[in-house]
Amino acid sequence: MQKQPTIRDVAQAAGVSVAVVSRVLNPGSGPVAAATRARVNDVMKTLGYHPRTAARELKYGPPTTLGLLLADVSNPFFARLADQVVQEAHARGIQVLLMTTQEDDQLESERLATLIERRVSGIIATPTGNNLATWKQLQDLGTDVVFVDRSIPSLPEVDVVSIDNFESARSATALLAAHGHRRIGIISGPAASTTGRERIAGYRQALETAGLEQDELLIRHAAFRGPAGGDAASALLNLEEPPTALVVANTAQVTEVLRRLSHAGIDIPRTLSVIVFDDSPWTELMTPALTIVRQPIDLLARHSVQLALSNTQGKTPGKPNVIRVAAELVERSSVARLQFSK
Amino acid sequence: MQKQPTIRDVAQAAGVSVAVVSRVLNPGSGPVAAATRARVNDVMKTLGYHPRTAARELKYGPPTTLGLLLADVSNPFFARLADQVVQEAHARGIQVLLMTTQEDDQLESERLATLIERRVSGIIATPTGNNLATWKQLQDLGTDVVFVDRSIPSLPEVDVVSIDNFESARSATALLAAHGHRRIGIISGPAASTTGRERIAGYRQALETAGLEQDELLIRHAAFRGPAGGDAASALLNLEEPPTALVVANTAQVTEVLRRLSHAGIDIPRTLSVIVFDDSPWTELMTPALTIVRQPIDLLARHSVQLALSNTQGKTPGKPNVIRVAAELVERSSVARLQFSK
DNA sequence: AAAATAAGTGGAACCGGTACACTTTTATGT
DNA sequence: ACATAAAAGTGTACCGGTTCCACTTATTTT
Repeated sequence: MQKQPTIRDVAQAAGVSVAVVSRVLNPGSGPVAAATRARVNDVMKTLGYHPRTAARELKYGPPTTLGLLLADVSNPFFARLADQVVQEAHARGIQVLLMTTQEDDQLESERLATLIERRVSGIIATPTGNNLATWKQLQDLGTDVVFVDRSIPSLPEVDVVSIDNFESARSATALLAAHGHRRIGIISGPAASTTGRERIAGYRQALETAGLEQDELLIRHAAFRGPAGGDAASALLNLEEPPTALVVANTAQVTEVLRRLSHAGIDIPRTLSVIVFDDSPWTELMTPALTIVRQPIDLLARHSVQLALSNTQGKTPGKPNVIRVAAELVERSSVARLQFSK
Repeated sequence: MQKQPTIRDVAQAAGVSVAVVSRVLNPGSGPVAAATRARVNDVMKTLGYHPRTAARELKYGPPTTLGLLLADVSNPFFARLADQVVQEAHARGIQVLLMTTQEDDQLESERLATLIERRVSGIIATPTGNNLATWKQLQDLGTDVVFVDRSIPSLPEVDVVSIDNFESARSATALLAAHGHRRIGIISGPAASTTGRERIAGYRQALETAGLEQDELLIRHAAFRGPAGGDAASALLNLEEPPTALVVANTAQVTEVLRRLSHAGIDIPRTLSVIVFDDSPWTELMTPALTIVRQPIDLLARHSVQLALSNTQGKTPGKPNVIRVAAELVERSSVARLQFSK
């Protein structure tokens, strides 16, 4: 752990001033003779010199770092999102600081504090729904905040990127109705979340259009974490008049819900038809292959990164910016056509 | 985007010197009267002051950031690893810069450069196998480098954390042999990777112990990315004398291989028994539930973070440090007992 | 009560780059 | 050859914290 060479070491070794070295480092910032440039580059190589980002960032705030604050990267949906965001950011020469909240307000608050201290230029987050003051503060500080997948209703001025939750849930439900299902259950995100509410709304709309009765017992909200998702599934199965079809619209808990169904020995699609909000590769590997709502994660990522860097790039396209991308209903084999319906 | 308050703004507003504010910021660095401390804290709150990490890091290298360089976070194995590493790091007050290589030498090289410029205190990586000079340079610079899951043979002095690949593959293969299988195939990582080679070695050992003939046609190496995994699966199925059992030991491509098997209409376990190296939640949801080798990702993460911060924490426990954690063979339903064997 | 010790505070150098203002060298035009 | 402009290079203040050292003011010791 020897001490690293600085720009002054390089300047001295090359027999020039630090200003010249700096110019070599930042092409276009000033003229340097070709010979000098070559000599300086040589010296940098032999000394193993690398400029320190920290020093650079001190002068101008860093447009070089982005905070990505997700609930939980072990969830495939968020993992894929993280992967895409990182790639998108790298393509723009931006680094990504990854943080996780585990859906915990307190943790979220701490993570936000460190992001503030790092003066990241933008934050892409799946908010827990609290820490309103901090989110506001961030905006005031000029940090570009983008909520992805979910949002917070009481913070309407924050940018949001998500799929069209209403329409996705509506079309999924409509598909089930078209297959003759009359008792269709739905497990969605928490009632406090926009995601959860919008999907339920789409579901209701579809039922209404199909002329089906709405039974509140068939509508379940489940927290993003914990056993709630599984419990909701069990509850639906144990109803006096259980559903013949189920929309699992809580992206964060799809696996958990499916595990319960599987353990309960449910035969899909014979006793229960299923559509899930998740396009993990394994949904196709299951028997039967699951009919899914595919979220275009690449688009979510691209738009998020773009918005999160909008300030940096000068253009602030009339906040708040709400981007809804279309989700795709992929029909596979987990939906049965009911024979004797009506 | 107004300009943010600095430590001098706070000092002035509180009627003290910057030195005092700094002491308030870093408790234990010097005495401050209780009344003064309270006043300074008040001012910081009303001004919305947050110290800048970049400035802080300038004085002393940052023991506050860790680089995590993974092949691909959309792969569940790496995703879970990332999640655990982030949690482990956060528990120590360390931030994680996430980068991905997509198994590309060039990209890896670029990511390493930015990590060097950021002077991260440690790097946890799944190396592509190239960029030897850069890895060496990093070590010389005093950065703690830890290879996780894989390693590079020609860099024996770098720390490694992984499962016991030899023993895991051996026991998986032995299980199949004990069930009467005589033609057991294996798809492992690239021959150039330690992971791939060690798993093959364990496989051979098990065959030898069981007194089974070794057929080189049954041994397939597949690159971590691309169609190679699927192709290897197809090739095995199309053999004149195809295997009755298969060990999928290429963690990075398990899904890809299974997709091929599924598309080929293979009945598991009737026509083909399968054991895979992956403990994603969905392996249990499939029909049949897959018998797997479970990698203790939490342990991998914990040890990696620990080693990656060892220099920072003063203790350099005799490099190189090779930590092998035990993997667990979880028997489920994808292995059939052959009736008329021998 | 004098001397020794501790507590509280302020001034300024420093970390490693960047960029502005400036001087010196080289090239261009007629 | 001479004026003029452009190119190449230098010196140094600055970014926002941390910390050493000097200094003043309480508190304790004998």
